[in-house]
Amino acid sequence: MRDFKHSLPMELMRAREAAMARFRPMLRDHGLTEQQWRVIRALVDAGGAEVGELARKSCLLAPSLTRILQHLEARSLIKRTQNSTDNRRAIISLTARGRRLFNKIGPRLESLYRVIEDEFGMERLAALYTLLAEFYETLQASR
Amino acid sequence: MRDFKHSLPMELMRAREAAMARFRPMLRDHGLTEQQWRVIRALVDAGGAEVGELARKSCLLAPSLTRILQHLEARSLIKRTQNSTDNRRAIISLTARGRRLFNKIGPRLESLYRVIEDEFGMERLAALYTLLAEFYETLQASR
DNA sequence: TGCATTTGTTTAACATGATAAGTATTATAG
DNA sequence: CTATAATACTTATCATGTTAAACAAATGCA
Repeated sequence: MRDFKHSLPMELMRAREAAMARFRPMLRDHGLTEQQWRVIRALVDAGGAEVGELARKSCLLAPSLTRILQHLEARSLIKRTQNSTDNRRAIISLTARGRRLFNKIGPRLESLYRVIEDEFGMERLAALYTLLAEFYETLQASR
Repeated sequence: MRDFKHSLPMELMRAREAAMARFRPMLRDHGLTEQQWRVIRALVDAGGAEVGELARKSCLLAPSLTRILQHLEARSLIKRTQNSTDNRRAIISLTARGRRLFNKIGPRLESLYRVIEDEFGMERLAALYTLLAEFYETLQASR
């Protein structure tokens, strides 16, 4: 049998964890989890989105996102705007406070990211991105 | 700012999820979570290990592993053997039942893995492994 | 020997992951 | 129209992720 150490999901997880270990402390300093940050960042990127769309963009399952939005709403970082034509859908967007938080944290995380770029090298990082995207597409295509 | 879609942790997560989506249903059919399976597999690989060692091998945090071991022990899939020289340490190992479960599931997961190898190609998969290992080492080395 | 420190593991508390089931709203067939 | 199905979320439940704290056993040292 194939060596246990060469389990692809585990290798992906270890690599991810190595990267997140760099980012998580700063997020924590601002009272945010990694997933909450993903939602905030997706909202900046999209400038307002429905829950389902937001779930896809931030790679979260709907039940997780529901809870996260409740937390973020309680902290007044996001707001909901009801869609008049379809009452099931609500548009989620950042509040001014949410945007300020993003503006404060975003650049710091970017600089941490650049450290990784420097250490690992842009070329190899680009190669890794490409392989990951291809891997994802390959596995999605054949379902 | 860098495009949100090019977040490395997210790409690693998406790739991992795409792979796990292939494996998880079969594990679930046997009442195992992905993490429980990692523990079982690590035990087969090591043939008995202390809790801390097992946590490293299976890429689990100690508190998670504690709970998982409680579950697996309740199902009689693992057993604990007390170390006589150090009462803090206990050796975890599979029971006969645990090994039988591994023997039943292991080959099926291997065949699912070979499908991925065929779809994505051995060469690219090897390249991905290499990059992931290098990425992990790079980030660990500079801490 | 006696005691502070370190080590290995477990608990606790809160947040998320994963699956199934529930709810409300909208779309659609007849 | 209206019963039915589909859609968009939300709840519920159990398991794990993450951090901090507790705990017991072993170690180091005065």
